[in-house]
Amino acid sequence: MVKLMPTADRKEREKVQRRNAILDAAEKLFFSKGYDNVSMDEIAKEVELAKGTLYLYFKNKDSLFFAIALRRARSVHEMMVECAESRATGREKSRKMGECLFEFARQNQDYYRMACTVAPALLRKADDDDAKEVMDLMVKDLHLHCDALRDGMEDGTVRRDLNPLEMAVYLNITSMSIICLDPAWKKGLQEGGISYSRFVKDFLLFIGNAVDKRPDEDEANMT
Amino acid sequence: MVKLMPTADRKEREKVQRRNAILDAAEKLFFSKGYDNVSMDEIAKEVELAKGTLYLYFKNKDSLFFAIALRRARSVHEMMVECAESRATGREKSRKMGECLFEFARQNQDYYRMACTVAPALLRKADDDDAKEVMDLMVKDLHLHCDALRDGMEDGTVRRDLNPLEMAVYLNITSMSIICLDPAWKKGLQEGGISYSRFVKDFLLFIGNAVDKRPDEDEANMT
Amino acid sequence: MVKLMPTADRKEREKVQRRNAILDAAEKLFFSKGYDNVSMDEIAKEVELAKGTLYLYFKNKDSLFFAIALRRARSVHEMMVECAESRATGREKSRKMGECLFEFARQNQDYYRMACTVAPALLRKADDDDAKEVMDLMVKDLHLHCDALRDGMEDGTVRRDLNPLEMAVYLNITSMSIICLDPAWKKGLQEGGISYSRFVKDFLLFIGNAVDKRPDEDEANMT
Amino acid sequence: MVKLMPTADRKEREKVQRRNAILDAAEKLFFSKGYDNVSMDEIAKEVELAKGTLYLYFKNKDSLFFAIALRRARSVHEMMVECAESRATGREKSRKMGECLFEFARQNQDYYRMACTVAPALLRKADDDDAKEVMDLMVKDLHLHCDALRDGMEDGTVRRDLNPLEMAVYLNITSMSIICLDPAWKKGLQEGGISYSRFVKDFLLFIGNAVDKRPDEDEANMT
DNA sequence: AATGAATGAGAGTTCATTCAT
DNA sequence: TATGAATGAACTCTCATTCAT
Repeated sequence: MVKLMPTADRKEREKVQRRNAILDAAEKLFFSKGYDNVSMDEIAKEVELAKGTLYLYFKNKDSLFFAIALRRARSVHEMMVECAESRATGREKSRKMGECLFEFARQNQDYYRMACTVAPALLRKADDDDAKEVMDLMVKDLHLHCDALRDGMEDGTVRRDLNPLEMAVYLNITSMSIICLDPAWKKGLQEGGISYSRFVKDFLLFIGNAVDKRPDEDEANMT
Repeated sequence: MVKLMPTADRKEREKVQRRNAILDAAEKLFFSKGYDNVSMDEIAKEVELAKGTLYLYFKNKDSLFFAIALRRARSVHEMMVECAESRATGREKSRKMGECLFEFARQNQDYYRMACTVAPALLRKADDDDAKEVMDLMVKDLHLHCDALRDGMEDGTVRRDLNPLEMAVYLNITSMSIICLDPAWKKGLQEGGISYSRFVKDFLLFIGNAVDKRPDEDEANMT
Repeated sequence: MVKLMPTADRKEREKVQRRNAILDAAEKLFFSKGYDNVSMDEIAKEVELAKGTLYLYFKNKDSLFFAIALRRARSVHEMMVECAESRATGREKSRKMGECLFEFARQNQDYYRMACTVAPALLRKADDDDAKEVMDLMVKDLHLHCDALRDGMEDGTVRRDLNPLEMAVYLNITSMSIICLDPAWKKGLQEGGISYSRFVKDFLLFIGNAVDKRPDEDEANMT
Repeated sequence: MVKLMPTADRKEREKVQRRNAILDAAEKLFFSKGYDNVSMDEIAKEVELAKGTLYLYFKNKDSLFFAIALRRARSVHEMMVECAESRATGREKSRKMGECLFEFARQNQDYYRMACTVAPALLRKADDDDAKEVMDLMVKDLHLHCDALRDGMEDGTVRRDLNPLEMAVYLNITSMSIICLDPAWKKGLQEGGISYSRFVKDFLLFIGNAVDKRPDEDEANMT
């Protein structure tokens, strides 16, 4: 016999599929309408399951949210690990990480828009295992980025006057802020005739200068 | 008689005071619990007024929020105007603006935390005069910053390879992102032994490089 | 001195005028929107008085309604008395009463529409002097009509096989029912190409037959 | 197995029963206190269900009302169809319709009292399927009555000087008006020693004359 | 006499969660 | 496992009425 308990296996697989279907539906709705404006009823209708069924898979609405966040965080983490393992200068690794993160955020804009707005409020009260894991993964990602920058400082491709951990945070948060662009700024750009895609592209140029080692840099100022 | 209708004056003053008391109470609660998690009942209890009274001063919960936002936006705008009118190089004016904005945000952290998360959702549906004024003020602030950067480009204190409007947006949003720091990053910094205040101070160093004109800058690349 | 206390007089006059202004405003609003859908606030705004002032003139919203009803009932009563005092056959007097009532209702359609719908509900709980007087006047009107019909029976112009009091009620209520025409019937008539004014005119023809003494009437059947 | 899915059947039945229980409770309360004076809370208490449960069966308070009206309108319509299909002269069919309608209204007095007062106001704003069906049924009933009268005109049992559609409306509304008898008239009758049941019986005598073809009728006046 | 700010009970409605089937 | 009817607390908002000025 190749498989032990094939029936149990199939059931297990189905369960995972169902769980993912719920996450997909919830994601879609949360993204487009915002966490507070989506009801469990709507999610149930979207997955074509009964409302009660959702509670077999998730303790409550909050933990459904964290499960979504966890799925995303894992994807990001995989990418970050890949960047970290590439053979390149520290600066290159950091740049790749920034671009990855940024690209991912761009392709998951709705998610980030929601995550930025809901996560902090929920995390405050969160006593949820998934929530904790999300945080752990993010902290790990941060350290990967930090390590890359430290490498860059050593190989001379990254400025040395700032603490690499701080820089990692700066880079992460500024990348993110492009995504959740305030409507007011959006309007301002529009009136100035600047498209969002150009705005995004130029951002890498802008922020790049904040990381690069400058030829004239005073090496005495290191932290 | 020195004053005409001193009674009416006093009443008017009291009304304004009451209105502000409501705004204060609502602010405090919104900040600590998030817009959606605060009920009008709670706000009423906090100001020690009846719930119905709130509706004498504000059409509904949304417009109460916008009134809070407007109060803040006006403060910021005053500061921005002051920075814009100062005699200094463009780079200096921009730096001042960043610092002002930043300092204000630091002193109003809770507000920004909430504003970042709620405002976009509300503004989407907003048909509110205050909401419009908030947006207008922000757009005006953006242009002030943009003008400062343009000045800097002319006087040689600001890099010329980026559009000043874009740069103004970059600076505004990255400054803000420091405030609404994701709990995960906060944790990462803490574990790395970096205090928030140091993190904040160093940020100006970090972002500064993204603005300064570099000695080696290729002047041909202008936008 | 011709007048005693002329100032008091003027004040009294003003008070009555103010009271009537309130009644006018309330009437207008009640008519167009229905009793329950009009707030004291709206009425106050309409008369350009403060809300509290209304309570100086009327104990509460209910009694404001009854005061309106009383004003109307008095007008009707005057007309009824006039009809009763005219020199004519009983049939003629009854017809005049019907026409008066009807014409009045037509000119005060909105009032009747509302009166029909609200009065019963309010009267049920009413412990109001005005409400009582309204009822008394209506009962008096009923007796005037009844007397006219009795005259008609004696002078041979009205059928004798029905109790005059009953007939008086029949005539009063059927006249009224034309006014508060159910939307469904209105639609039916419209689809049949019959205008409301024609419908109204023909009604007198219709109901007339129910009152007239018929040439073949069996006189033995009297009540 | 005789039935497919007997459980589903039973559930379906129970759902219908519950729905009807809600309608019964709401009817009872609306009738005795008037639509605007009954809260959803009270209705819930009356059926011994939670308030929220009502909203599983009815979209909102208005549509609960219309569902009540529809139930009634369907009963009436069935009776009207039966009358229309009976073999009899036009006059007889019309009389039967009047009596049926009247008897029904008598047995459902409270309903009619409420329907008369609330329906018009609600129907004005109604965007409700049930509301539409109620109206349609009433219009159908009207045409049945109209057809009966037209038959009567042809077979010589109904006066010919009035349009049959108008007459149908007259008969419907005057029948109804007996039901929603104004408290004032009730009092008047009572004081005159006339019982309500006698009043009702005599009404058919009264209104009959308005329909019958009279021996002396001028046939030239037809519409 | 007139004001209008303040009240607070109560309205209709929504929704996360539970539980019998 | 899956259901979906039922719950009931919580929500935003309204409004007749009161009362200090």
